[in-house]
Amino acid sequence: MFLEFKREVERVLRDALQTASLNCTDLDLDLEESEHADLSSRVAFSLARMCDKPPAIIAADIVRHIAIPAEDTFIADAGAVGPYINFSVNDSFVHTTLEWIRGGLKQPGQKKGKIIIEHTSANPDGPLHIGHLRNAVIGDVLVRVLKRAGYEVETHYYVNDMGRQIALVVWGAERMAYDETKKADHAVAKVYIAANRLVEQNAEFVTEVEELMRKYEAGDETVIQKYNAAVKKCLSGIQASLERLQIQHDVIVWESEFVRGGAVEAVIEELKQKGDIKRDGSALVLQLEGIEKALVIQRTDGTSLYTTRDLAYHRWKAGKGDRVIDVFGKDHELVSQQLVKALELLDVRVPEFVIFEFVSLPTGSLSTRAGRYIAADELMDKIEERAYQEVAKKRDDLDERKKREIARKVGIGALRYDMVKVSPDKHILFNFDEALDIEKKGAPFIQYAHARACSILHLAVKRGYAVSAYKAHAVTGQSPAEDYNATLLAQRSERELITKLSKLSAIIDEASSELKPHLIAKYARELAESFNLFYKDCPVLNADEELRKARLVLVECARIVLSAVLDMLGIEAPSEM
RNA sequence: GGGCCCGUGGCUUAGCUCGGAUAAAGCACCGGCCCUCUAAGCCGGUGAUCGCGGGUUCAAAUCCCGCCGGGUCCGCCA
Repeated sequence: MFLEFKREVERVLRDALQTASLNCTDLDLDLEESEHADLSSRVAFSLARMCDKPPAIIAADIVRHIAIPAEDTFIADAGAVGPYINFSVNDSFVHTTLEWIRGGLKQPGQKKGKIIIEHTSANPDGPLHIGHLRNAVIGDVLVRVLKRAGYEVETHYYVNDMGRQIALVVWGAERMAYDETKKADHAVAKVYIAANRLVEQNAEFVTEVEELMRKYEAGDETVIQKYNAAVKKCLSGIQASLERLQIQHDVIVWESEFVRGGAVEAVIEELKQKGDIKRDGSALVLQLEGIEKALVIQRTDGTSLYTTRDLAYHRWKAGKGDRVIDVFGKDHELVSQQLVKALELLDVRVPEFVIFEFVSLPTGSLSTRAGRYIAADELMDKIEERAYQEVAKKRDDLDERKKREIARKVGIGALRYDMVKVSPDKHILFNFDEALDIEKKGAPFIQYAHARACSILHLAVKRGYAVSAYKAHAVTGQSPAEDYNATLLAQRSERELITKLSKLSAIIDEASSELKPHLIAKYARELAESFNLFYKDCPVLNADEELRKARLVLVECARIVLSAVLDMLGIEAPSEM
């Protein structure tokens, strides 16, 4: 709803400039949200230069020419403060905002098309570690945000089921048994790590592994089956972890299909015709425009490479959606640029990339191969346990099952929030103690605000107050319109909460168009803060009847929006904590 | 060596795309608030040469140039 207010301010301001004979084509109105007003314009600064007059004089002049419509408006008033022109919202804005929320947060506008987004795509050589976790959470939050923004979204997990690391797992599994006491992906990692050590120490083993790779590409059925078994074993473990994190993929894409189906060969043939290809021995090297480093698209032994297979995958998926998004680690940045250039040669829609910086440990960067990582499973176990201790301390009135459930929601939520709250291009140095410190977390703060809102609504129903809207919502998911006077919501903390609520769709727009999931995390925190201020300032259940009605509507709206933002963050919203 | 990213109170960050009103939060530290709907909360306080140096501008955390520190990548791994 805030966007509607903003659009109206733009219109009114433009009209004022026109009547004041100050209008310039394409003049930026410089509208910004600030602590001083709901919306303020700095347009007087840019006009000052052109008119050679002080900005404050110009601002005052513009304000004199502002005509706020008599009805059907969201603007309460406009005034100049020095060089700034400040606008504030009116009661109609408050009422419309609340009704929009109660009506189910319908995003205006039409369907926006289909997006194919690939994220996580961890190699099936071990469990997800905290680096993959960042990828997965950033990707999953984007998926949820894009869906809210009105896109149809299809998520892909691109499985590298034929790389050298799988060959190593297969080779290792023939020499040692999987540890069946371990979760599948952890058992695979154990074999993978051990295999790496052996191969590093013995050159003979290297040729054995290479032999496996050759047989695989040649289509040796026995070898292929061994590969598949290893990959599926590992993937089952990874998927169990993802499920625990509330993350789902719509499609699992097998890299090998592009080799077997001939798509990789087709790509190579086409690049030979359209690209600047050189031979280096029997290997094929593609020189790309604007990129210093050439791209090898075929090995000396004729087998395919990851990047070529990725090209085939991207060509295939470009046809499935209107936008293609890849969530990649920073180490893939050069690859992503090469991908774009090569896809342009092939005349294929290029993907958009969300590149995130690395998560490292105090002991150095993460490496599955070296066994230097912290598994997501381990982290989840520990943080849930820590959350349980907190719940037990605070709520010994609850039964065991309930305490465990809250601990799970709080623990996993805290973990996800931590991963997404920081801008993707910030490097993260992982600290176990900090990661587990539930009291310092952002997610429980937001969940707590939601639980408080639920608590008020629950008690209201219990006391028989007229909160049919809440009851109806719980049963049918729809709120009936109800008599309440939004004008009564005039306290500062009430107004601030409502303004914050009204900005939901603006935040969704920004986060989805700029692919910045951390904006949702920030908004969620601010919203919870606004709600807490309201909670402290404004008694709901003990207020006079009319005020109570209005405040109950506000609480209900806050609950709906808090629940929506938590959902976008993939964090469950407990009704009590 | 070259490309890309990061450098904001003791710690973790937001703000930088699009320059403007006292640089915004959390944690930590100090002090206060449970006889009103859950104190996982609220209020107040201490604490910042916005890495350094130039430049552009009426105005720079934000734009430009240089430097320093950290990360990452740099043809047959993925």
